[in-house]
Amino acid sequence: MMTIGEVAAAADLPTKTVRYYADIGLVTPGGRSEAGYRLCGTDELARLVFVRRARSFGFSVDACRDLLGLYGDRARSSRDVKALALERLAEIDARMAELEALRAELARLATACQGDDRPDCPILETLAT
Amino acid sequence: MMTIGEVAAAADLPTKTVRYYADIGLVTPGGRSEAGYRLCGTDELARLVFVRRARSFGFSVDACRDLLGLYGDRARSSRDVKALALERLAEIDARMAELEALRAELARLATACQGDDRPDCPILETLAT
DNA sequence: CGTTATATTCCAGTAACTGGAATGTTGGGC
DNA sequence: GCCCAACATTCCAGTTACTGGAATATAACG
Repeated sequence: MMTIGEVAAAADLPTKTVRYYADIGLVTPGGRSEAGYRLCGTDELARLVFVRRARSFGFSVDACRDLLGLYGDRARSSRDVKALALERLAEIDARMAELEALRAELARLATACQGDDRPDCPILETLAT
Repeated sequence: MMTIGEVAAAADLPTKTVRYYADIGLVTPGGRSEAGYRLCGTDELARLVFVRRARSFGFSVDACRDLLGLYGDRARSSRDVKALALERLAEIDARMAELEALRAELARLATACQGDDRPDCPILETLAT
């Protein structure tokens, strides 16, 4: 059994974050010590690492909840996992397309702007019109 | 002079948002009617439209504040405007690079996953390891 | 035994709104 | 002149995923 600090270090997460994950029920520490300290086992650690990885892929905490459910479900079908991954992929693609369009337009404006001492500026003109 | 609802419609922004922008001092409605209604003029409208456009480029509200300052400054230099635009461009590039890396890895995993009835799933395996 | 490190809970703040409640005002029709 | 709908006001809460800090209790080390 580890204290919250130990399991946090092992999972490479801030202690605060682990406590937060426990608060919202994403992970459920086994129990408490006499003094009320949360006690975590290796399964908690595994779940925390899992969540950290999933978060790094941009999955929302809610999606992580779903993924954790599948992770712990021996009867899961990989179809369900893949569906979540494809959903996330679609989000990424949508966001990238948005950013790409933005980037192109902003780059065009920035190029058109002299960037000197004078006040004339196509960027401001575009925003104002 | 327009009421907040009128100026919001003209600027194509939700009334709530205009009120919010006024609250945080991004725009400053001219005055109040006897009954306490905010009254906005065409300059307020112009600034609201300006902010909506800037926000659509992904500029933060704080950046919008800066841009509005430059917008209203006859002695501005386009250099300062361009600097803000380039800053935003760098943010976009950084975010896109992040998403691109994420996307590649996630696509790889999704492709490797059969997506059938069986529980075996390289996505979960990767997240767990 | 004292000091330090770590644990606890609770409150507040972040970004940029958005929804809703309780209440006051305005404009038009009758 | 009255009524009602549409609009205005303020204030509070919720969103996402934490993070910082305060006040306090416990553990570990020398």
